[in-house]
Amino acid sequence: MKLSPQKPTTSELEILRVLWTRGPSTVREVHDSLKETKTLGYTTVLKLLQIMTAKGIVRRNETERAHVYQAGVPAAQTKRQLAGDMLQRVFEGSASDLMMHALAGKRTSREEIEELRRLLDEYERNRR
Amino acid sequence: MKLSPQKPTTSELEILRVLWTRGPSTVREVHDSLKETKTLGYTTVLKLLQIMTAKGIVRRNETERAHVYQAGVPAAQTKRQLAGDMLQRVFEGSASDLMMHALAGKRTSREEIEELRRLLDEYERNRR
DNA sequence: GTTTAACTACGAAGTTTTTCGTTGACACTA
DNA sequence: TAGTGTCAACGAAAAACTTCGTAGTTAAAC
Repeated sequence: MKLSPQKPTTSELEILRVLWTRGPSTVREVHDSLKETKTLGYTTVLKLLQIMTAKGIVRRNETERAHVYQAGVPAAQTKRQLAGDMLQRVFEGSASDLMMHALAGKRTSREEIEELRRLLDEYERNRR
Repeated sequence: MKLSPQKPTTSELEILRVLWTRGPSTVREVHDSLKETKTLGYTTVLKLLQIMTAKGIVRRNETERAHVYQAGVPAAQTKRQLAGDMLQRVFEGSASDLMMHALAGKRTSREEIEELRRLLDEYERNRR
């Protein structure tokens, strides 16, 4: 039986996001990418990736001198986990409650609302 | 200028949830309530409430021997904050992405979907 | 061939969060 | 009034997370 994957921490998530969008990357690449938005030492990123490797949430290819890391969990799975976790912990499982508060915090375009409607239609179609 | 309220930690949130549903409560009451779902020492709960008081996220009435605590932040505000934060951090601001992954994790009743639709209608009405 | 640059590994310090034991005050009760 | 139970305060340990410096290796450049 496989353990349910643990939630990534905040900084681990930041790194995962880079790996998800960039694909397999070296420490340097991840670091450069993160540098856009925040200041973080190179070895800090390295250490994080090492920890994440130990935890199994990223995989490492060591054939090159600069090791190449890639996400070991699909983005969708992690997102599902995080959203589901918050759904339970904060909104007692009520999706409408979640959506209400998520929308309350930002202005949402007509297009986004349409998209949400489409999502519901589709979800309902597949549900039965 | 008022500081933006900081995010409650995981355990602080658990306590807030008790206070939101029970209303003003003593440490004992909060502890009993939490005991339903998890094991946590009495003094642990006390300490947490003291810390939260210091942070200003709960308020304390000391007139009785057993101090009475109440949430210092409205549930809606905290929920908005948490949902908004995750929306940005995990879903790059896409509400439909958030909703999709939240729904993916659980079976959702027809009623809930209807409720979600109502919510969208209402949101759109108020938006313009 | 020596210097310089790019890397990994490792340890450890710093921070934040969680948890609880101990102490002393107070109040109820036998 | 001695004993028992409830309570807040406090300190501090434990755990989880974040950050980085240093050392040592390999490769490239001079």
